[in-house]
Amino acid sequence: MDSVEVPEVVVLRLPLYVRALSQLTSESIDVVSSQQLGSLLQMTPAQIRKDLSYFGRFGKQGRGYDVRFLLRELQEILGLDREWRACLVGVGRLGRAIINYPGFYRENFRIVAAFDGDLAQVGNTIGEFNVQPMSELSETVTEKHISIGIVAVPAQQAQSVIDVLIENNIKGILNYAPVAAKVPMNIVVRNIDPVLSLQSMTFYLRELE
Amino acid sequence: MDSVEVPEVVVLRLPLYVRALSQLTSESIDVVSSQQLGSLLQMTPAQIRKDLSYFGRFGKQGRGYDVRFLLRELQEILGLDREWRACLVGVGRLGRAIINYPGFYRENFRIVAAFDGDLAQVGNTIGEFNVQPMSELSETVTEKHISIGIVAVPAQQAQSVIDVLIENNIKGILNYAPVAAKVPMNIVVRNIDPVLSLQSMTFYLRELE
DNA sequence: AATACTTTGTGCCATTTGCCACAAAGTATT
DNA sequence: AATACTTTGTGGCAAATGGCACAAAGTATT
Repeated sequence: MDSVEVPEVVVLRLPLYVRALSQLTSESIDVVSSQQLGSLLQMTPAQIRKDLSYFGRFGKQGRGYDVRFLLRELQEILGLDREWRACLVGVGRLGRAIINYPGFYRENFRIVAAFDGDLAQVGNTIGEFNVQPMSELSETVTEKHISIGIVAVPAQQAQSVIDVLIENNIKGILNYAPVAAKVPMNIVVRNIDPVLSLQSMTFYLRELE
Repeated sequence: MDSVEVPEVVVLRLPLYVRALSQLTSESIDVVSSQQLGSLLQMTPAQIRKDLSYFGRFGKQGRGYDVRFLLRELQEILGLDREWRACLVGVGRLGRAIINYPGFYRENFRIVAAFDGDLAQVGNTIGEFNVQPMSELSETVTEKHISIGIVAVPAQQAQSVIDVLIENNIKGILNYAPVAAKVPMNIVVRNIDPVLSLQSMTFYLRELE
């Protein structure tokens, strides 16, 4: 089970395991079974074992998984054993909140540049950044080795911003704009959209009132 | 095809249709085919038709769907033809950003109260809210007819906040804390976690460098 | 050292999900 | 009114996903 393509659902779950294992590490727990991990993450032990089996054999029968070892392995698999640099596009209210959010930094994601298409924003200082015009994106992405673009512009401008990012060799996009981005197959997009989440939630709440 | 349980994946996609249809409405487009909708949303026409078929027959052969009609139908199905009231728990940096985010209001989700477990925050004014202590949650939830809780507290406190919300009759939770919430089956949870999104993205970026 | 547990990794099946393809029913064109 | 399109709704298959259950391999107990 090695040359088989890893299903995307599995990849989406790996970060959950990483997080749970980090948690366990900080609680000085050395060994964990798929059973325990499952009850922590609210999933079946079998699923955890199956997921892990796509990447190797990390456990010990009768014992479970060495927490630190498995954590490091998963971090390496996901590419989390290094720093990732991102640029932010759009420094409105949302963009500013993103810049100030400490969660990215804590997990080794660094926002190292901020852009805005609105020239009125350009030159402003936000946190420790000088807001740059989109025209400088190309140069800055190369110079600062940026591989991820965070899009926090209004819906209307999102697609064109995404196009520019892709033209400039950005391979991953974290999209906060409420649009279905059109991108080539080799580009990875993740959408963050709390409104969509609420709108599907209400389907279930509706029946309860 | 009526008494069949609607798959959750389908429910998760309905808001996408709602959004696309709103978009079309604002462009004064009256009729749309599953083909067109599909190319807008990057999905197959067959999937859209199948999804809609769980709820009824909304289209016209040879023509497509009446945009306004389908929009209204879907909004009703999702319970979006009314206002939903939510409370925020946690008024740190993230919580403040959430309060100031205009996207909820625009889609008829109203944050009508803000709580914090930290008494140093209680009494502060944020936007138009007085930050209330958790002890007032019960009363306020009833008085203001709140059915959704938005959790924006640190990971450590998230589960206990969620427990309190559920005790007080909250049925839906929008969870920004990086934890797998443990909730009874009848509670709907939606997680917002940009870090997880990035951590699964890097799996694919890793191979490109 | 023998017996009783525990837990992994995985073969295999059940369930879920996605979508092809086509009849039916409409519209447009001649 | 006849012919050529267009598009829906859905039966049914194909692919993806989830998880049971068991052999194998370890640990703990007697």
